[in-house]
Amino acid sequence: MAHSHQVENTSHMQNSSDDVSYLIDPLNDAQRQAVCAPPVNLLVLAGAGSGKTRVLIHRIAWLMQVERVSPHGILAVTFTNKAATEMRARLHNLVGVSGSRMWVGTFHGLAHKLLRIHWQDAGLLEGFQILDSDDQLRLLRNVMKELNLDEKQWPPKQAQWQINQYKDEGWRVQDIAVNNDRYTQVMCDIYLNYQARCEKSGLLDFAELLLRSFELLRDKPPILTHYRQRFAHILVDEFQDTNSIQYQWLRLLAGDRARCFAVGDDDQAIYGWRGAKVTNLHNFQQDFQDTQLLRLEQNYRSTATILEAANALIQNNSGRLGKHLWTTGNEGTPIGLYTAYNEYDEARFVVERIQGWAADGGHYRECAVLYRSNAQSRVLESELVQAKIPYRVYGGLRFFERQEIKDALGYLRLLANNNDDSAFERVINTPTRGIGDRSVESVREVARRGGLSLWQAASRVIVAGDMSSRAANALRRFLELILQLRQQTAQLPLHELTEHVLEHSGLRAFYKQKKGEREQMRVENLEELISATKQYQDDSFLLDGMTPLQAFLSNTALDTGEESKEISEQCVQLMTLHSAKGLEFPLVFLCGLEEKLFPHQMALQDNNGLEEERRLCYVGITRAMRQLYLTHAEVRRLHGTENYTRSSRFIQEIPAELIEPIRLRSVAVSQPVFTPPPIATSAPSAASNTFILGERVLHPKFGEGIVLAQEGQGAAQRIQVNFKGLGTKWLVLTYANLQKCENSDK
DNA sequence: GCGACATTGTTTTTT
DNA sequence: ACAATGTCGC
Repeated sequence: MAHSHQVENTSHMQNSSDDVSYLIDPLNDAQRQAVCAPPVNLLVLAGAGSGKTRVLIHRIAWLMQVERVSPHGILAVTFTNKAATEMRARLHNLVGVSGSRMWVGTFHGLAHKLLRIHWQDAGLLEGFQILDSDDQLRLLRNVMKELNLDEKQWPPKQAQWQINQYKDEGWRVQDIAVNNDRYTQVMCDIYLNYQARCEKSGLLDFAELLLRSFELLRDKPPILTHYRQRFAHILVDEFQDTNSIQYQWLRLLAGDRARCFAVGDDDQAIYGWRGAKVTNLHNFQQDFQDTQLLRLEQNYRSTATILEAANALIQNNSGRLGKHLWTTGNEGTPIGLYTAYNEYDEARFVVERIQGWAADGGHYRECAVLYRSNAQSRVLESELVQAKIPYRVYGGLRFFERQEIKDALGYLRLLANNNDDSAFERVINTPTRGIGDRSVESVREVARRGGLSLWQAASRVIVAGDMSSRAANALRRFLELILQLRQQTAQLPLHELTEHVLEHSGLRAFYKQKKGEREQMRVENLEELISATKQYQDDSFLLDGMTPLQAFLSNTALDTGEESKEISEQCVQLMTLHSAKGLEFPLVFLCGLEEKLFPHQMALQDNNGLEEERRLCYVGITRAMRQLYLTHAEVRRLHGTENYTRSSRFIQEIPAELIEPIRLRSVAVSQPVFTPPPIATSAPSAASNTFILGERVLHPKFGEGIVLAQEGQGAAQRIQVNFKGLGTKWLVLTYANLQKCENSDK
């Protein structure tokens, strides 16, 4: 995390509690103002590297030690488990164990906690479980199939996005204005049916956790009153990332009694695309009475050069609360700008500089290579491999999202709750046991008609006997297997239970018998799952009468499990700009600074998108402590075709005097043999019919669009255009009657 | 139920 | 280009 290098001063821990110098001495003026502020609502605009987490921690300690607030009365909210864990750990370091009664967690984790405690008031089943987005999509697919919706016309992914969007806004079906709009009608229909399925099976998706706990507080005044009286202080990290429902939840919980301490940075708001509302931060001062606004602008991370670049860049955005990062540190070295011929050349440059860094005594782990999209890691990786430099790519499949792990969890979930349809579907024929689609489909049909869970429907189908005896037998054996597993494991501790289930469900054998490295890996992961359950033996941290199994399942859904991974070893760190937020590295490369890649094509349509890209760039720049390199390639292969690129506008937005262009090495690297885009020679009309990729065009019917690709020659020449609001279409050029757009960006 | 071929759509990610 | 689905035949 950002400040893990700053070791909290714990030497004063044993001091009499009225000596709080250890709390305030390590702080600068602005930080101290925030930490020691009287109990009012406070919005702390914390720039990158300004000690935001430290302020948050010290504020909590201050509240406890000076304001004499009981930990019981404090609620601290973060977005990620990583941040919550770090906060707990640092708090522990600073003030000892007294934080155990404090509520510290993610929005989802805290909402979950509320719902476990008040499951009856929230109208939930006692053993409810959490659906991850994979499960959610699966369930939605089924619901949509029942509604006879064509997957082509109504992509389940989109329905998932839309329903989550509704929930993130705090809307139930009755809150949605349908207005005779077919799309909205269908979405509401799906929402309604999907929700009914979830209720019946005792399943909550992520957005539902937030919405449900919001509704719980809203609709049960005694409960709301209780928590309002309890939580006198609410502290929120990364406030710019809150979405509507999270904000509503906070406001409801705070009422007008609690004091809210919000820390955030509107310049680092990079999650607008998933529903985060920077306006929450902008409106904070109006919505929370007498808010005091503080700025943390002194930066302890980067050189003055890097900060100046960041400041200059972000000034191109509008509607900022405004902030100017500064440092008392060195000017540092200029920002290196390398113009590569292509992406391989770019990667070679990065590798070369990393080798140089290592040769000067630097560590690989101090180097980070950041990029806009995951696809870019490929080339970088191959060059790193060639250079025999160890690296680690962040992001990618998380432990609990792996197929084999989800299979195993499916069995465990079914043991915990027969009516968990999502789990039932997952494991009914994994490993294959002769229950094919036809059988499952008829079970679904019975479930749907009778308003039953799949488990109940399956039992009924077997009894009814209107299924081939072979299929019915297989089905019965499956139900018996689950019942048997439950019986056999009832008294076992969780890790033995898991072991037993893996063995007797046949899941382990299923993966073991397959040959291949992937399958080998899967078996190992299954073993790792068992060891992950081991810490659930003691019931010390079990919540409100949950069984260890239930607790474990909830936890796996809410915690990605990737955090435990040993931190970074001796590896170069490869990651997207998004995953780099909150981290820092002595040496940083920002790669692929090209128009349409960064800023990304998809974000170029509107100004909001562009400003978010700029903030992303700002985040990238401010990750660097000592040395920053920007790179871009003149030619880049993207989606299979080579493209001539234009350098990113963000490069131009950084003052030239901070940048040192790096000359092409004199060594004969495959020098650009500039081959101009081929001009079609066959058709005489080709010249006027040639469109440049990325060019704006006008179609008489479809309106304005952007050229994505071309193929074919002469009469067969086709062109792919992305039309505003209509998506992409292939057009035969001779019929399309396309015009070049007036204010084309070329 | 599984392997071979075709089709498709390609930002970013947490919970 | 490439991976991740979907479809078909056995």
